[in-house]
Amino acid sequence: MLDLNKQQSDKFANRVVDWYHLHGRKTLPWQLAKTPYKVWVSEVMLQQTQVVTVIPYFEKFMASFPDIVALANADEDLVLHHWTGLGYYARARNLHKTAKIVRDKYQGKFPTTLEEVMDLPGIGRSTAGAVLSLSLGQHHPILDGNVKRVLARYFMIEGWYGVKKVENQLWHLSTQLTPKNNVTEFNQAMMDLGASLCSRSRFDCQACPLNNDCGAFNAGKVKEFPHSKPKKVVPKKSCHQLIIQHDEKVLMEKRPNSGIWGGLFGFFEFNEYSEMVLFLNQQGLKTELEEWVPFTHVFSHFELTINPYVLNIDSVPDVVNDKQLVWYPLDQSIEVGLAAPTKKLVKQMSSIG
DNA sequence: AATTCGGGGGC
DNA sequence: GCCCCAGAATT
Repeated sequence: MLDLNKQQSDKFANRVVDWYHLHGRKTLPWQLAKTPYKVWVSEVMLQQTQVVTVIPYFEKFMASFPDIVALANADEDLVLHHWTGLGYYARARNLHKTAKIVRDKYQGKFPTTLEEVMDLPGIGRSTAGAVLSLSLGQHHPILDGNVKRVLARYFMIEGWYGVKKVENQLWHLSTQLTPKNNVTEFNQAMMDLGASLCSRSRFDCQACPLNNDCGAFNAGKVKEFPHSKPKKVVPKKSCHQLIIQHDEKVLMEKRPNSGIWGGLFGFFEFNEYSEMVLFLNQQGLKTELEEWVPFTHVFSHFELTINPYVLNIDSVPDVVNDKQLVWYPLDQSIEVGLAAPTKKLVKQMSSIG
């Protein structure tokens, strides 16, 4: 483990904090009238999602759920509705779970110790540290993608940080570098540095306050750090989705919490065509389907080809199903969560009329 | 330690 | 196309 002396870490922190006052971000929606609630929601939205994407979602979320008790009292489907298109839907379900815990166990007040915060669903060490340092100025290190990249370059850390040993090394460095004073500014600055001057491909080392002592810069190897994730072949999968339409509405069922698109509403989905036909027979529905052009939806870890089929029916069927069902109107959105491809199909259905 | 969770944006 | 992004939970 690389140990730093106080002089080294002080110099690092001072340069970063000075830079923050000149160039850091100070007016993002969650930085104005800061509260642990706002910072927490923003941090969760920002897990694996970039700032520009998050901003409109954050604004709408705050308008609907102004405080944590309002969030706790909301219906889960409404919370997922606000997450539609953001991805990683377990984040929304955990957000709702945590809100209920804070309402019931902490009298609606967001807890203020690292242990309590880390114990909440959907909050790990980095997010807990970020919430408490950014909103309350508590002294905790953080280690998100930005901080990892800045440190990996500055100290020329070998190996991919998905490996535990490498991640531990980065935590050790972040812990030593995080100053006693100005923690809020320091942590925000590290993320801002990583998102701007020290981004993955568009870095600007000339403008960087750390370029003097940055290992990768001095070695002319900025592009090589951090080491990238080892490549893997992405598996290809396919499914068949059945769109049952009646009177400008389409039938959807709530998906299980485990697996892809957990808790969202979607069309009936089958692995095989034959399973879909079997289902139609069991439900006493006709099997003359309109076959739509298949399309592929790409995830980070696999590719899914969706084969859509449309069944128009004259009267409402008595579908036997142990899941929660909803008739989704084509001309308006209702308060449930939809995956991106589901939303796309709804749009196509309504445009055809 | 490895895998599973989305979707969008940069290039 | 490829790679990554204010990570955490599960296996």
